[in-house]
Amino acid sequence: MARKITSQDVAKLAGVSQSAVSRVFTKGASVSPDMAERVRVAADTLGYRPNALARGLITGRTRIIGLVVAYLDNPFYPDAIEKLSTALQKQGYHLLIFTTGRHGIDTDRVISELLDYQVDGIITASINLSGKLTKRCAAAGIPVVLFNRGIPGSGLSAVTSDNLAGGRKAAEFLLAGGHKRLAHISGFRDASTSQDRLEGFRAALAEAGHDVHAIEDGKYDRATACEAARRLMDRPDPPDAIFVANDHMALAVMDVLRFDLKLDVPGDVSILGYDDVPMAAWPAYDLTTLRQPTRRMVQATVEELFAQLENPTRAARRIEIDGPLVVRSSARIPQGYVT
Amino acid sequence: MARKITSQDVAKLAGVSQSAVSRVFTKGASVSPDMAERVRVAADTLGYRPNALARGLITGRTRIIGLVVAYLDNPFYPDAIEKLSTALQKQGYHLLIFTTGRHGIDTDRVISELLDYQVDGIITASINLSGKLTKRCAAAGIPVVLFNRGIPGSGLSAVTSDNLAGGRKAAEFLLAGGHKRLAHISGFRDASTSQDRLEGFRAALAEAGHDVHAIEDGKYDRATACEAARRLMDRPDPPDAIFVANDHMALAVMDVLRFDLKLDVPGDVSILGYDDVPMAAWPAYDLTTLRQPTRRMVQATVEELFAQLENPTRAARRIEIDGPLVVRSSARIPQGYVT
DNA sequence: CGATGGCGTGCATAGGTATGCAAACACCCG
DNA sequence: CGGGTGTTTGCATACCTATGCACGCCATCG
Repeated sequence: MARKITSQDVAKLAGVSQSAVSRVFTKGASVSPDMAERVRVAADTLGYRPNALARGLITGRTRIIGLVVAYLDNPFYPDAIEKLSTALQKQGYHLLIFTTGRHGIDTDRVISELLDYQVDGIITASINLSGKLTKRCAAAGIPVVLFNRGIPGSGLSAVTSDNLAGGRKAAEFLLAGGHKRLAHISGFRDASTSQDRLEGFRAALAEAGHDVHAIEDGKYDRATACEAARRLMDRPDPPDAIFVANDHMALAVMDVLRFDLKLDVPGDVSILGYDDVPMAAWPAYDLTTLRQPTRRMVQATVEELFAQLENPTRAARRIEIDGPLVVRSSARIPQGYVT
Repeated sequence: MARKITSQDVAKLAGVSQSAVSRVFTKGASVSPDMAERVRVAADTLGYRPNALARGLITGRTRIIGLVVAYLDNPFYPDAIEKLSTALQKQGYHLLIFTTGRHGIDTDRVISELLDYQVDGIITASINLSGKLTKRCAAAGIPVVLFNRGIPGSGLSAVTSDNLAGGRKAAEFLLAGGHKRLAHISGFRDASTSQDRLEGFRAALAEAGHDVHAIEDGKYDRATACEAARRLMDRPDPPDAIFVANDHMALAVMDVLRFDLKLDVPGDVSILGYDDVPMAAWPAYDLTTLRQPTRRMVQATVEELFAQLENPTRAARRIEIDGPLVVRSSARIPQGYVT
């Protein structure tokens, strides 16, 4: 294993000073074309590349963004992460990734480790942050953007879809379809996404003089959602439509209804999901769902993060991106319905 | 934004030298209990944590592992990444993640950037590495482990399932089921996983006096696999069984057969997948498939990586982990078949 | 032709930590 | 009481790069 090649080595070979080498690799620095050329040649023959650590130590910018995510079994997240990573790479930034597991017990420890690496910013997905952590990040001047979760009163920027509107659209579509007993399977009780989707759903039902027929806790988990579905259908007055807080659970619910309880979807029960993950479009499910516009959400997240990097005093923003109802065949289509 | 807190600040407050502070946070260093206590207190009141960058600059160890992955739409990878991340975090390592996109054109650039960050090691998933890059990593003394792909002759360690054996098992199971025209939809032509699965399949067929009835290129891509399936069934002599190179494509093929061509699976055609992703177990598909034991593969990958870190001169290993055939209902079950 | 300004370059230092070395100290045994 | 052994501690330096400062050079302008 050869010794590491440093800017000193390049400088010696090119017959210039170390600063010169540094300047050639720092865009915006003043260098004569002549010297730039010589340094480039020397660097190439030695295979030199600037040490990002040393650079980060001095500039205070690592070009690393910390990403904290609880779990990846909901395909919405891998999709978002891939887009996020691509968008950041395009700007010369990279993702240091941390998983907390479903329980998210040690989120604080995880973020501490993230801070150790002097990340320039943090993106969290499906994660609740403690107030203490929030303060630590603020004290360190590190911007935080919450992806697909808001924490009211935290003073943190958050990017979500318009969950309230989504919940409303769900209710309106199901009501228009003539359903009478509209149930809901929620996500995490303490997740803003889940709360807002339910709240919008409830509000629209209330305006039409309805109540939410029944609510079960699905915890954004497949197995839990399956049980929730069974409990709902076990009732003396089972629902004729279920709005499920995300697609990942909705697909599970469809499986239970069809294969376990031998029910017809949407003949016996209509199912509505949330996210529009790729699988929702697969013909085996053909799930009617509310689209979360991943691309635009990712773009907004990145933009917000960079905006905060440039202007640390910038006020936190709550960005809600509206997504359409994607009508497929898992929920009864109202007569005369037009997109 | 408060100035960063350094070991100097802690030293001053505790009335000791900076080296003392460093030693308290470096395990294995000799410190008196008395001093350790005073430093700890001072550090806590100031909220000090060692700067991982500076530490990495000096020790030459960043505790960062670079992960390069092409795409995340195949759910096998998110699953593996989550396990990988958890396993590494347990050892105090973290993942810097890079995506190359399906075309993987600029893999070289991506790995260069990875090296800039002085990562301690690199894991690649579903990626082919150029020989030039391999040499660069070797020269920098950075161990590389290929996950779910081997590159013969590259001198790199690789962890895969036993793809040859898997291919054989697929053939044997389908032959035992009485199938006569056994087709294959492959992954990437230049991916060892795809080649080996086909090779094992072909070999077992040959031993039974059969040929592979037809081969189509699926490129590990859903849309491409759908077209491949249609082409296969368009033939004058369509296959009565298809071994698909991974589950992600196999599910697509099942969708095409059932919903597009109105065929029965396995009544008209048997389908066999590879991976055993979570969705393969969902009742809507209930896919018979060859399991890749993710947990053990991840464990082996991490162990191999650490082994190389400790002993840089260690020879590269090719680790193949055998996985069982998981029999479900997408392929005809041979009479009298017992697990 | 002298003054002014802008550009290109090197020197020296900073950024935060780990560690070899030597000094200080304690302790034990003969 | 002296020498040897072992443990703590501080000093100084190294890791690698970016950048403020000063200097020299050339061009430009009045």
